[in-house]
Amino acid sequence: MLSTQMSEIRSESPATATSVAASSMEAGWQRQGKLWSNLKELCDVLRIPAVSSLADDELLFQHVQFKTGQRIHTIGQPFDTLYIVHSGFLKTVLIDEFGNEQVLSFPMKGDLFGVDGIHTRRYASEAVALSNCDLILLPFKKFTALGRTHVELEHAMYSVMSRELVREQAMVSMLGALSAEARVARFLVSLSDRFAEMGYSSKLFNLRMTRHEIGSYLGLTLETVSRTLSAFNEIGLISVDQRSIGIKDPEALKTLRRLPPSSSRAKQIASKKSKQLARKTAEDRAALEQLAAV
Amino acid sequence: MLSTQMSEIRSESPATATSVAASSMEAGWQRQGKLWSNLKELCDVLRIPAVSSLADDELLFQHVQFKTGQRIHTIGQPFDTLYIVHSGFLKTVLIDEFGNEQVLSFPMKGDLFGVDGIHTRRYASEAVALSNCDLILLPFKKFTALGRTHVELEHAMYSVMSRELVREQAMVSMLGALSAEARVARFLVSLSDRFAEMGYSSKLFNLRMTRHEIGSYLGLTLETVSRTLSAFNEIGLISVDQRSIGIKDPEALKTLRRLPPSSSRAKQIASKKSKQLARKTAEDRAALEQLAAV
DNA sequence: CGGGTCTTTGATTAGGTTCAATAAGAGTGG
DNA sequence: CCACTCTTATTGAACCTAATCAAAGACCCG
Repeated sequence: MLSTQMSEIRSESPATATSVAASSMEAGWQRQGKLWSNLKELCDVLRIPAVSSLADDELLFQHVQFKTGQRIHTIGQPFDTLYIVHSGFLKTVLIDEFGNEQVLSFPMKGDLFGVDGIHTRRYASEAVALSNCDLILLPFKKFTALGRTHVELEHAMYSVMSRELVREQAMVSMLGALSAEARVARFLVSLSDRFAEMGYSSKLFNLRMTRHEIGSYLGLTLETVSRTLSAFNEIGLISVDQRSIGIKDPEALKTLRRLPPSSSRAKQIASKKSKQLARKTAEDRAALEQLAAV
Repeated sequence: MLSTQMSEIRSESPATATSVAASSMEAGWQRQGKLWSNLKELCDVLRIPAVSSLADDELLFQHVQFKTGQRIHTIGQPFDTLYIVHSGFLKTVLIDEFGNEQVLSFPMKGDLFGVDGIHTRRYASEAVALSNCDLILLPFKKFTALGRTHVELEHAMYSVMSRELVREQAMVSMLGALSAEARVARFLVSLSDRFAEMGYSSKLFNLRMTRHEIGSYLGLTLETVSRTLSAFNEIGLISVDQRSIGIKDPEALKTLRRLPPSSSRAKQIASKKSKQLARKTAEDRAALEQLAAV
């Protein structure tokens, strides 16, 4: 029962795929073909420094295609591989005890997911394709073995995991402190940035997810998301038509915050410069913030 | 300026500490002594299977003590070491552009922190001692080197990082979907569980953090936290007196949820059992949830 | 004992949810 | 190809949770 769907899906890239040699051409992506990537391509996709490997083409990583709506892995399913998005859009979700979905992320090109399975050896979340996707499989065993022979790769993977953690932290921070408008604004900006990175237009793009999914991701209801988008539209910050978004005033979106749950905290901290446990807090921070890539 | 505080602090455990041999007795913790742990002790603290090492006592990990209120690392400071809590309580925080603190976690015995520094090579958060603390230093270089020689350790560390990620996910989920009461209830339960793990009473304990810090952590104001605790007190779920908390009805706390932002979503999904993209969702899930450690 | 911090409690407000109804697409089948 | 249905999106109105503002009491440390 559990593996039913997976085997169905995997059957799209049957064992015979092994015979398909990976042409080492850049981005050698075939429409519906089973494809393999070498280590360099893997690093490229992950946006990490390429690993200088001797036998590049001996190490090949299998690709798998998923169609819109298909599930890549489900909660509780035994973990054995990490996934890297080569193309397409997905969502990862948590399901609570009442069947409510909580969207955790929208993985897209260059993102790694499945990491949450390492700890318990079962995936802690569920991943679903929001569009047709091409994913690179990275069997965990293979990966750890690789780390031992390719030191830079090992470090790079730690780095990617760390990046995920930082992203989650930013998410927590956003949910904990920002107003609905600020959340939606930031969401749009981050999407815009991602699209730019991927070589698409940062000014005009289509949302791959529903208002409901956005709302879940941002800790809002779909109505609030819709209303907020409409409001941004009226003010002229963006143009909205269903899934199509046009970014009109990126700067305004970036700086939009509206004194939310925290205007008081700021004052408290400001007036706290007096002697206190961590008394050098303020001064140090001033110096640090210039160095820090916040 | 930047390293000023660190060097002050580090000076508490000077180079001469090297001469202090780590007695391999369990929990060989001295009040104010500089201490070293071997690999086995490290694994014990982290709650991961002990690594069968040949030369256990050659690899020693330095401890450092921090006093209440001291900062372990700050945002933007160059990253080079991970920290493991041997004893004591801390908080990690993000500081936004207005100086507002956002509490991310309350590390305590067995927790690892500093991981967010790997990616950018600078700490992305700030860690502050909420009580006197004894921390084990785990220089990142040393750690990665170790991973190559001790395979189980490597896996264990991936596991710990994965655990952190899962924790953050749970946090996001909580912030995104639960009511104030449910958040506070869960917070108390998780604290209670942690205290139990550490061998303290799960029924009666002292909070190490202020209402303000709890509120920041849970995405609430300090007033709401205070009111909610008072309410729980009135209902008889807990007893509260300032920092002292008595857990009276753990079960009620665990199951407390009060139909929050999501009572509608549940219905939507329930009635969605019809044919849909991921159509086997519901049935599979039922089977999965028995297996899954949700 | 006094200044500061932390906590509690009350009154009021506002942002966001909930409920509800309509409209706009997208996919399906006659 | 169009009607029919299902999903998704928009918008309005009422309600409610939690934030905000305010003030007083408790605790801690010097």
